[in-house]
Amino acid sequence: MQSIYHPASIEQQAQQHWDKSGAFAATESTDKPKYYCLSMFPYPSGKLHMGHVRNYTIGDVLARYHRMKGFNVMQPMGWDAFGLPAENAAQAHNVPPAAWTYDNINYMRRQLQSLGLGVDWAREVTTCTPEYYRWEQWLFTRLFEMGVIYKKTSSVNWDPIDQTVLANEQVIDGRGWRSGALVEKREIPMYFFRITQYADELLGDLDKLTGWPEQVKTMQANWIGKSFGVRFAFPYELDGKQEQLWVYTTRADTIMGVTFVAVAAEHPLATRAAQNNPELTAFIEDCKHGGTAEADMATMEKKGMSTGIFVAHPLTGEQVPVWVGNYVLMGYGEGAVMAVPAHDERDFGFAKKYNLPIKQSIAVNNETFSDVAWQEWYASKEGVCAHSGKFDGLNYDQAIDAISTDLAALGLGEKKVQFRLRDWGISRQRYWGCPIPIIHCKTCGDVPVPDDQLPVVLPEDVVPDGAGSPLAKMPEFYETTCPKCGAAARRETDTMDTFVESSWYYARYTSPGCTTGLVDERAQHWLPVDQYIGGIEHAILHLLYARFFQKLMRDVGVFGDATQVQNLDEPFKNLITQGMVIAPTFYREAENGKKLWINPAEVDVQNDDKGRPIGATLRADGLPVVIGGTEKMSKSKNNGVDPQAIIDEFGADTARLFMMFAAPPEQSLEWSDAGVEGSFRFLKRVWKAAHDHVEKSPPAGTPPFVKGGVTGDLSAEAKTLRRQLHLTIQKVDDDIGRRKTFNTAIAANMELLNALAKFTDTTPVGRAVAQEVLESVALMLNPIVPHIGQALWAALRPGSDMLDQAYPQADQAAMVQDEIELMIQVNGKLRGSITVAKTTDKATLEQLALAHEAVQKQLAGAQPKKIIVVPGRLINIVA
RNA sequence: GCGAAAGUGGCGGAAUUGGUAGACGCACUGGAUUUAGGUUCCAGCGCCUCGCGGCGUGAGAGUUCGAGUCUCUCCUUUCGCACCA
Repeated sequence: MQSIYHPASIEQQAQQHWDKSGAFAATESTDKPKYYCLSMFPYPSGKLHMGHVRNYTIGDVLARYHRMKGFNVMQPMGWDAFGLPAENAAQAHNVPPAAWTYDNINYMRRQLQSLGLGVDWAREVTTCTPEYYRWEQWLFTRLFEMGVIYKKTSSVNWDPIDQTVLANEQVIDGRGWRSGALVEKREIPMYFFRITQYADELLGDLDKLTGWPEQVKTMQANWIGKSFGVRFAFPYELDGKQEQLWVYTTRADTIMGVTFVAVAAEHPLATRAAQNNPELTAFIEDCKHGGTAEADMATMEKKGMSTGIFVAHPLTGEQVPVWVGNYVLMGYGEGAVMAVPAHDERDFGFAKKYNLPIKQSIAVNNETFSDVAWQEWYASKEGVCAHSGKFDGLNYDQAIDAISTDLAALGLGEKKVQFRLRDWGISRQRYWGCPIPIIHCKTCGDVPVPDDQLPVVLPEDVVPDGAGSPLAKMPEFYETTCPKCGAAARRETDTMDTFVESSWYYARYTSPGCTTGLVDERAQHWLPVDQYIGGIEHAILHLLYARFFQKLMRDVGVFGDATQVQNLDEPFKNLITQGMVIAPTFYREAENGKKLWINPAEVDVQNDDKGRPIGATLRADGLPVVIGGTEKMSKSKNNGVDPQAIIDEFGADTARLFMMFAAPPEQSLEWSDAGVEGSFRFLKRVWKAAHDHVEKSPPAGTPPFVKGGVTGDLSAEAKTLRRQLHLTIQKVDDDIGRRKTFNTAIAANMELLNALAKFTDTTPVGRAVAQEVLESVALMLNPIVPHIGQALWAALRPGSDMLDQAYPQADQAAMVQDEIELMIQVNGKLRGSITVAKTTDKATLEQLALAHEAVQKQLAGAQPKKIIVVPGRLINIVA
């Protein structure tokens, strides 16, 4: 065994060994329980970032741990390869998105492999290949025929200068990011997934996800947003015709306080009212400015204008004015809301601003509404109806019942369940995406592309110019014939939202190479995913869409018949949402006041003699730089640390160890160069401990391990070490397997190694205990640092392969102890401790505690009021 | 604005079921070895105090024999908000 830890050669050897032995090729064997471990696949942006390293290390630790626990493990990897950045890169470098993407994939695959992941690369999927998206198009046509996909118009961000649709990300402060033009909302036809049809199931099935973090389930439930309310109409007469203006509310109990109705700028009534009203036309035009993002809508200044139209209150017949409000969303509910300024804070502000009347219709404790300042109770559901005629005195539920009954009798409304969730628009006017498999025929309408014409292949040698979709300018792509009538027809040139590809890739991994369907019978072996790992930023959209797709695929029947998977409702049994990787920022201010961000790798930080940072300098010139905040690694703050540099300098094991040690998976992880060195130091110490042990093996040439394990009488020291060893095995098993707190698992191994370093028993039995400790440390750390694990095992057990080893088992007999230490408290404050036999009875414990010197001092002769004995922990004396 | 989290030494974090606050690591200090620097090893290290002791988990209240942990109010930070992935 080499005396120095050389990660480069150890890691290369280990990876070659794994490759050659095909250790991570997953087969559908049934002699072991299966474990499908899935990490969210990367977007091939160019090179690996720390978030990837963290994500895939967590996955690999769990995969390798379960392998050692006797599971048949499948861990795949692939590429979420369609997307906007490829189009931006294409424009910047004049290279087709396809070429850019494939280059990135090839580079990043090598990077991933250098991390030593136990991945079955034979299952790799790349979403931009026709082999993959063919089945997405196939599924699309089935869903289209089922009516789950439909067409309607929807609002997009339109850049009037570049003449193109912008993503929300491309709208900065209401302007296009390249042109700087004020962005407008524009209505265009799009295809939608009818996800609202599955809203109830998506909500209800959250209860089945016992292995998901509560916070994620809560966020999804709130996103779906099931509400119980009333949909009702305000009748009115316009141009001699009887019309109805429909609204939806969850506060029908306040209906008697309605003083106006607000409609969205896109509402037909607004359009109608603006016909002879230039001022209103201008206002509606003004409402079109700004992006479509909900956060923007919610934080912008609430503005409105009267339409001059009045509608009748459905219960009182009173005339109520209709206003256009820029805060009313056309896409949610009816695109119109009843306004009750007395009992809704937003309506209150609006009414005060525009001098609209405010009418109290709810009272809590008979209090009277005052319009001076907003009070919490105004919006309370705890109150009862007041100033509301026949409804006075009714509570929330009673009022809703009574009011909805009256509305129903008039034919003007009913109770209605509503969801906040909106249907999922998937049409994108972009090039680098999966073509939507629809042909537009003048006679037959929208016709799905038949199976024998799939896939609709996306041409790959195209460089987009940023002005509209290139496909719409390529007759060779869009000119086609109708599959139904054979007449000349036009192929759809929009592509799909890239969220679609990532909504079903987990299923495709089960059936690599399958050409007969989206998946084959192998899906039945592997699904559902046992453990899914990915960033918390995907807590809502991606995870909701993937859950939705599982239900769609189930209903289309892609999993075949007569299997348990046929009725599988949920794709991911257990979920870990990992936190972000953050790093310190450094900058210098340029003369124009702009901040020049400096990468942490180029900076030295100085500390005072207490360890507090007092300044930082740029290594290149030795001059000071400003220390900024600690923020998410990003290009804009130039605080990204390249994982490759860490792997090159310290090895993949150090990178993996640091990532797992610095924080538990769900928390954000702060990058620290010094911390990386600490992790490297630990691996060096493990290596040295094993080396010293093996090389001291007497006599020369005999195997270092002791056949038959630990036998015979142990010294007190050996007994203590062995006890700690087995407590550690138990703890680490629980930490990795149940709690998934890899940081504490590593800390426990560090403590164990520290104890071994102090161990002095050199007798054969003592040596056997030391061997047991070292072997166990190698096994326990192996999922986290598998390269060094492989090498350590080879040194400790010559001729044996780490790949074949099971996880160590804790020996309960080694954990028993006769004496325990109990803490002594007086009034809950720690005053001392006593060491007693484990079997000591309560009365004796109380006596011993009272006799304790510190207790005597605290009591000062007084009698204790009460003594609380917590077995095995403490004795608290209440004075 | 709405939804979800988080806040503990100089720093990252630990404390798993209401029961020893600060495990483990980093930084820092002192010492040994080596000495060109580094590496390695030993010891110390929450704050105040000479000491006894007191204080201490974002702030403020509450429940309890006992609260980092439970309840309420507030503050700050982070993530998501439907066309970034």
